[in-house]
Formats: sequence, structure tokens, C-alpha cells
Amino acid sequence: MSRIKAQLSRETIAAAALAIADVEGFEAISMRRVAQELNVGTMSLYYYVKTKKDLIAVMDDALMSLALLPSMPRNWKRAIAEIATRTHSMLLRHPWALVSMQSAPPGLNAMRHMEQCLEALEKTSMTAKQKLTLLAMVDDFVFGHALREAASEKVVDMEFAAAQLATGNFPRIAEVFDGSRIDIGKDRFQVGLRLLLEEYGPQRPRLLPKPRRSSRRGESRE
Amino acid sequence: MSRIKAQLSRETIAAAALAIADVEGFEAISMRRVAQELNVGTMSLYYYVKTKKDLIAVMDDALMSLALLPSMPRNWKRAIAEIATRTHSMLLRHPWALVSMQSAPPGLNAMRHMEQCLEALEKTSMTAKQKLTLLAMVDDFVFGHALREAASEKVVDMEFAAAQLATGNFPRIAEVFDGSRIDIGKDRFQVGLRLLLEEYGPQRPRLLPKPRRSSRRGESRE
DNA sequence: AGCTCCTTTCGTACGGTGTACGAAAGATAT
DNA sequence: ATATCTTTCGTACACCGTACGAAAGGAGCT
Repeated sequence: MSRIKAQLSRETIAAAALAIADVEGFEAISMRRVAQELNVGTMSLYYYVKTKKDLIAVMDDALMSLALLPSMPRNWKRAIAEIATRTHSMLLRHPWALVSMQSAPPGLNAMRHMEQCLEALEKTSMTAKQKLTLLAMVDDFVFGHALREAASEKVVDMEFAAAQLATGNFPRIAEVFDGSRIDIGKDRFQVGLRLLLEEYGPQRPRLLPKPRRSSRRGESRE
Repeated sequence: MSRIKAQLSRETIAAAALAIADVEGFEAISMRRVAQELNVGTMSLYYYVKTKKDLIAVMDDALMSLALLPSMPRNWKRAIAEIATRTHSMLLRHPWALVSMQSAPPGLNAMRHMEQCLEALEKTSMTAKQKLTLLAMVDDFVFGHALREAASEKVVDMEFAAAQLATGNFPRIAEVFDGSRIDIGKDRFQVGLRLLLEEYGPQRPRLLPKPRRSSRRGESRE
């Protein structure tokens, strides 16, 4: 705390808040706390930031810069996968952003991110709608995974669960977790990502029709 | 408000809170507000509920009952898809649960849900680890989609975005959204779900090796 | 110098929050 | 009646976001 008083601006305020969030957790962020960090009166912040939500929106956009790719791979699947992975690790490092980002309007970096995603898909033959669907789908998965992963990192009180397991009412759960604790698939992010990317695209229109009987392989429709 | 004073219990308290959340939004829930709804002193709640987080955990578990299937389809993919769809619509109707569920320990209905998911996969030849990976993957997607869908329902202030678009710095975004507003893929939930389910499983081991696959078009270097 | 005008700072106060504490009321058994 | 347990809840505290408006600082004029 209490560094030299720097020139205030939306960015420096957001940076201070980010620092607090990283060290003390998101819930430690309050207008008073941020102001104190900057050696400034609480209400001074409001000259630069309309509300606390606004402040958080700036923080979110700062984080979004971490999702930007410095250089674009040629292969579009690799590009999207790389962007997704970056986003993923950004979210894991700042789990609170998961929630706050959803209620913030898109900032500059969010738009750069979107632009970059579209750039990755530029050479494909997808229609605009297909591009948006794919990107939204991937983001859904990335955010969802981070959401659940971040939660599972906290050690929860397993007492209740263990007691319930002991009742024998949940034989299948018990079976799956019997013996040594199974390592829950940590590779599921990459697996799921590949599933979404590998199988989507204009060259595989068999998605839209009903999943009619699966053929062994091949499937010649285009 | 102010109904006949009912016998207090964890469940009745949670039910009252749920009613408030549905009508007035999640942020309207406070211990005082819930107590008022039940015609009870604020601190009386604390006899049944350890903290506000605890209360929310009970609410979450009540919601989880909505994700339970009344009867189990034979086909496992259909079963999982149906569970996922139920979960999905539950989350869309109660978006706040998305967040709060992640920080709550699993309740009784959450365990029933897990048991049911495993039951759906019982007849497959998947290993325990494969089952868990698939289920986690699907949940990631379901929660992620709901998270982003719930956010997109709020009308955001698009002024800034429009101004940025006008600068010409984001040609690809501008192109995609040109003319009439494109309808962003609303089918992506079903599409993504099918991708994850259709292509995963022991009968399709081509996942693990590199996704080499022959298309007529000569796929250059992947 | 004073004077005006604008930017920037921020002290105070209000109405909200979760909940610790401990007193009270009610029920039940002896 | 007494003692013990369960259940209710009033008061108080520390903290929150922020409305309001007073002040300070600086720049450009006459």
C-alpha cells in the first residue's frame, strides 16, 4: 500500500484494483480499499470512474489484453485453439473476471479479441453465421471450463458428501470414486476444444441433419 | 410479502429466498429481506442457516432437483443430452445459480444428479475416467453457455462499440455485422452438445491420436 | 493584482449489508 | 416449580457504494 501518489487515470486505478484482486482476492476490492492503495481520497476515484461496476469493466478489459495473440498462426484451428488456451489461462489466473466480464459491455481489448478471432477464420469458407456460432461455442466452453475449474480448486467440505456416499444411496458415484481417488480428467479442456474445432466447419455439414445412424467411418457426404 | 407465518426450516427459508430471487432478482436477496418475507426477525434465520452462503447453497440444491430426469432414456447420448438440456434451461431461468453453485459444496440433489449421469453411462464401455471426463466436459459447456447466454440477454450499451466500429479499426467485425444485425447462432447449444457427445467415447478412438483425417480437399500441413 | 472558469480532489453523511452477541420467550421433562 | 433445552430476535458494529457539495489547484484573462 501507499506508494508514491501517481497521476490518477482510469488505467492506473484499474491497475491498482487488479493488484489488490490478485493478492487479496476479488472480494477485497472496495472503493475505499483501492483509494487507500493509491493514497487518495475515496471519492476521488469517482471523477474517473462512474461506478464500481465501471471500474471493474476497465479491469476486465485490461485482462482481455492477455487473451490477444502476438502473432497469428496460419492454421485456423491452431489459431483458435491458441486464443482459447490463452483466454483459459487468463481466466484461471483471475477467476473473478469470469463473472464480472459477463455484465460488462465490451471494451477495446474485447473488440480486438473478437477481431482477432475473425481474422483467424478469414481464410476458411465458413459463412458469417458459422463463424459466429463456432466462436461463441468455443467461448462457451472456455468460460464454462474455467468457471468450474476455478471452483474446484477451493477445497470444499466433503464431509457431507462422504456421509451420503456411506448410505449406499449412490452406488455409481461410490464405484467411480472407490479405492484411491481417481484423477478427474484434467485433459478435458484440450479434448473438448479439439472436439469442437475438429468437427465443426463447412466441410462437415453432417452436423445439421439428425445424427442419423453413425456409419463406421468415411461418410462421404462432401 | 408477509404471508402467514409458516414453520421455519432450511427448506422454507430457501423457498422464500428463491421466490424473492425469481421476482426481484438475485441481488435483492438479503437476510433482512428474506426474514421480512417470512414475517420473522432477521436473526431468526441464523438458527437454521449458518451464513448467507449457506442459505444460497440450500437454494442451489433446490434448483438442482430441476435437473433430475424423471425417467431414463435407453440411449445414453439421448439421456445425457436430456439432462444437459434440463440443466441448461434451469440455469437460464435462474442465472444467479451459475455463480453461486460453484462455491457451494455439493448438496443432496447435486449428488442425485451425478448418480443419474453415471447411470446413463452405465451400459457403455467407457472407463471410469472416460465417464468423468465426458460428464465434466458436458457440464463445462452447459454452464459456460448459460453463463454467456444469461449475460447477453441484458441489453448492453452499444454506443462505445458502435463508435469503435466506425473508426474502421475492426473491419472484420464490421463486415460480420454489416447490414441487418445477424442472428447470432442460437442453435449453438444443441450443436456443441452434439459435437461433444457424438464424437466422444471408446468406440471412436481416433480422438486421442492426432486428428489426421482424410478429406477430399488435400489438407495441407496441419 | 484580481477575477473568472474549469479541472480535480475529497469529507461527510445516508441507507444499505452480513452477522456476533446475548437476552428473552416458549416448550418439555422432572 | 424448577431446570434444561429449543427457538426467536433486538441491538450494535464494521463495512459497503455513492450523492452531494465544498474546497483546492491551475490557466487565462484584464
